[in-house]
Amino acid sequence: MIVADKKREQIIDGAIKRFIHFGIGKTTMNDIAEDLSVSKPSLYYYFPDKKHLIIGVIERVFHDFFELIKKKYNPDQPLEDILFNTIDVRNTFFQKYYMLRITEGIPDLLNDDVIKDKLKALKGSEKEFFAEIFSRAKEKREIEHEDTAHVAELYLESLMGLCTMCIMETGKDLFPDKKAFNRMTLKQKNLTTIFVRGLRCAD
Amino acid sequence: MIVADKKREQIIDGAIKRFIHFGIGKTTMNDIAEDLSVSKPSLYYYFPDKKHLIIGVIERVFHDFFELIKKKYNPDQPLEDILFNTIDVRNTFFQKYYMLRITEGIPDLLNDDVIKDKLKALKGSEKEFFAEIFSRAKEKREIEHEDTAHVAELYLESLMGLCTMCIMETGKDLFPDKKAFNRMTLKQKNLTTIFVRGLRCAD
DNA sequence: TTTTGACTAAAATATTAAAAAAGTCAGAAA
DNA sequence: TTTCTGACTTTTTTAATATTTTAGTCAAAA
Repeated sequence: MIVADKKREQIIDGAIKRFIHFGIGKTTMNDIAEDLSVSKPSLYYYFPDKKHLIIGVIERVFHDFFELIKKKYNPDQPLEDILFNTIDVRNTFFQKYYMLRITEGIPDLLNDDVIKDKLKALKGSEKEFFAEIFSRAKEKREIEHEDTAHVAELYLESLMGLCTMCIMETGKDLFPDKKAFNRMTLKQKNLTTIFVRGLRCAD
Repeated sequence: MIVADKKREQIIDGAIKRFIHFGIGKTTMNDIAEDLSVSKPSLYYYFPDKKHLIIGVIERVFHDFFELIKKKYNPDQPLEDILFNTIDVRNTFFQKYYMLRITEGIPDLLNDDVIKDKLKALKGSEKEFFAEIFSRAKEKREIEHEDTAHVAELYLESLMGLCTMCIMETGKDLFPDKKAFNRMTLKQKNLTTIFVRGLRCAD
């Protein structure tokens, strides 16, 4: 049982390596099998199909992301510092796993209901995490705003929006270079500063 | 001279009608010519090629946009009201000309340098307009923040980011429905409220 | 229970032919 | 001289097809 899970994780490891290097679309099940020196049917013993292997990869990346983001979270810090840290973790992951770009990969991978639901759920988890950050800041009287869940969603979406704008500026499928990447991070932090300040004043 | 310009504008009118209805990609020069009951070479008398006709359309849409946005601008209003108005105008235009979607239309229309520069310049004009709004609010002591140009850029990009998030949520090429559209507008306004409040407090 | 070689079915890719659209030009109309 | 057109050429898209690649299966071995 534990051995089986271990093997499963190894396959996911191998898949991630290939995906990062060549993208999901240009990675075949054979590629992954060869990298791991096993046969293709072995892969299909652990995953019903390629889609579920991709889901496994997504789950893994997000799991690691949440792990790190929670590890770095210290409720005693000022809200702005907490959010700055989170932005850094977010963007580190974004940079590391940019090549995964679920958007492209396979023709309509993003249109698949199972994957859409998965991503939605994970995005929901992130929202919840941010809602907790804002809630605690409210308890500490750092901010004054009723609906922390709503504020968290707005904030997170604004961050993601700035990220998307950066990608579009760079040109869809090119990797944003160091400079553009840093510019984006700076914008996110500048927005954070103003945003947090805006939450401090009472309604 | 004036007559020639008039004809040019008529061609742009016709092109816009077609573009809105069928999209840029599925509109041919013949379609536009037929609509106007003229021959195709007539079009080429006023525009060197299709690209420049498209540029004419873009210039026209943005011209009308700036016209209206400036008309509605009343510096005596509170900053938040001004921004709310601008959001409404922005989104009305977005909705009206959504079908233009330069992004798709022709294979790599957005990769064309001339069009990219044009859009960049127009985006720059919008930035300047927002910078002026923030500058005047600063003069009126409504906000306290040094670099109004920088703040304007950050604000505008955040708005556009939220818009892009909405489009991606809806599913790339479907038209965002009334509900999603209103949700987006609301998010933009909520962000505006917090943003403006954040600018009020001193650094 | 886990793994594999040899297989089939489905999908992506390359090739080519046909159609449609962009763009040109000599000359007519205003 | 300026504006416009019918008839044309060239370039791009699209459609059809053959070819290759890849996903996924299965009986049997480890």
